[in-house]
Amino acid sequence: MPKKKNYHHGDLKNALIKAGVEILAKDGVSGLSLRKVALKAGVSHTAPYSHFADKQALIAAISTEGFRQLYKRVSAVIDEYQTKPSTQLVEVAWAYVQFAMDDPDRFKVMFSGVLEKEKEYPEFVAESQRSFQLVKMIVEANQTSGKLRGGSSDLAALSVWGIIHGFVLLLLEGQIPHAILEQKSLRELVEFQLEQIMVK
Amino acid sequence: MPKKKNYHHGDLKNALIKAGVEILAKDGVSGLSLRKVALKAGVSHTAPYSHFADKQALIAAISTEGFRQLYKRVSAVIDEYQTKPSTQLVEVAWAYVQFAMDDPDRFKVMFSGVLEKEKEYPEFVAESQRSFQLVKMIVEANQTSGKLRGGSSDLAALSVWGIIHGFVLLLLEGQIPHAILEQKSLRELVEFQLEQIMVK
DNA sequence: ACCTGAACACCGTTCAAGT
DNA sequence: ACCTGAACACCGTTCAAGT
Repeated sequence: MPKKKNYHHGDLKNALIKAGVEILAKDGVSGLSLRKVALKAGVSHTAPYSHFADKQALIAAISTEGFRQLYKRVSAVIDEYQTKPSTQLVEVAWAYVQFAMDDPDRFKVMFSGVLEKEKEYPEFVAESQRSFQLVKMIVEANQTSGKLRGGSSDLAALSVWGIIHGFVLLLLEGQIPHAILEQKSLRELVEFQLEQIMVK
Repeated sequence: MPKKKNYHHGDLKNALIKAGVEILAKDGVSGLSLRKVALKAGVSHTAPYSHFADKQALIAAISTEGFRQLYKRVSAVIDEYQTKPSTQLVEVAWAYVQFAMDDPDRFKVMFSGVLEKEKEYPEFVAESQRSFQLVKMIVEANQTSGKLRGGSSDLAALSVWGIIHGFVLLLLEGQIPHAILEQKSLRELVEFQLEQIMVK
């Protein structure tokens, strides 16, 4: 069955998500249109409405898929460095920075309010919370080993995430002073950020 | 001179910025269109092009104006709490959180990559750096008094900013767990975030 | 159930023209 | 110098219709 004429895929839904990710990487957030996505997937510009309620729903799906990949990546890092919690923390932070830099516009979609009413997309909420749980686990391990201060692990995880996320934001927007970037490698900067919050 | 017929303002440029801020507050980032801004200012939809190269340039102007106000607000707080660097830090962080909550969509425009090539808007760059210098000053005072660890004040300021900004992002997107918000006030949460990074 | 094509309202931007 | 109105290409979304 090489050509079904026009009806196209068995799985248009995922094909649309994939097309969206590609357009995002090429044309950026402002270049992502439903019509371009449909064209890239080889269907009419109204076909996406058979699978997504609107553009926001497609964006939610792209973000959700992004969180799934981030989860996988962070999980792998955690498994790889099981011996030392503090090493896990550094490596996970580093993986996060790399994830952001691999595909800055997808990262922006996931974290910067391009998706407008995330509460209405339970899958997105579930997947992002799942990733946060991973951070929380590592933070708890570091609290136990004395490398991070005690107290609510939710809040402590928030601090750790914030310190790295803030760094990534400035990095992606090119707002880290040149002088700093010439002095230290990205990896060293990430480590410095974490040192600020870790117990000596 | 009550009515100049159609030519309207003496200062359309600022009227457009003001209209933009109002639409942003009412309709959000996705509701901000150049045509609506023009309509609100009482001019034709092409009039803005006499003052701004394109939509991005208007957004840059709105953001720049936002940074000016943030600078003013933070300056006032610094003046008010001149006695103790650690108090200054807490109060400035608190002012930042309040600034974000006063007008979430303007905050989003300022910090979340809605403005796409900020490098091309020197006024924006200058004004945002000016605000960062303020943070740096307070951080240096806290390093001197031993409340923050030593090392590059640029990087330390980045850590402090990141920890608060990350918190604000989750707050604005409603991603802070209910359980946490019921237990502690926003103010207490901000203080907790800073305690994570300050020397006991 | 899944997809198409016409249609509608709205958008950013350009351009020739008016004062 | 500042503004208008017509025009263009592009967009999200709806709907009746086709398979």
